[in-house]
Amino acid sequence: MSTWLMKSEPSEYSIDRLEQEKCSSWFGVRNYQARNFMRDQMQVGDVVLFYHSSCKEVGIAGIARVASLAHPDESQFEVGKYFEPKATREKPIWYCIDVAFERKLQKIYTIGDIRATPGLETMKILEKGNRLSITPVTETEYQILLSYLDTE
DNA sequence: GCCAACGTTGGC
DNA sequence: GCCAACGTTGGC
Repeated sequence: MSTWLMKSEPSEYSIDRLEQEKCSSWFGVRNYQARNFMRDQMQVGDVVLFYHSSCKEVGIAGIARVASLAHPDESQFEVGKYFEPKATREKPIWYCIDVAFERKLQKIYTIGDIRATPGLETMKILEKGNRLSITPVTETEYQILLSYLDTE
């Protein structure tokens, strides 16, 4: 089982919204590397660290689980923000997975907290210039993070 | 297939 | 709102 960090702007989609909806498709990813993670590697039951970006308190806001294998992202067929003119039903370009709410952190584990946590310096999210919206988290990083969350 | 120009991301 | 860093586009 793997762990992933998935970024979302809370003004677009927040952990609170996922808590309400319980489960949601992670549609709208328009980056090939992130798509490939979803399409080729993500498995049902994988842990998702739900990260809030571009907001007042940037950081890990909660924990979710991958709830489906990749399936075509419906928003690529619909006129609007995520429309992809080159995609067809027969040959979709973009894929997404579903994500199920697990829990909200009592307190956001901020990017500053992550930076200051021994052993988490290696997290992709901290790499300079990293803009990938989905990044793999190692088992070690996940365990270290968990140990800090539980002592909050 | 190179690479400059452009648009976007995202922390600060 | 700034701006560095990155991905994508498109002319050649």
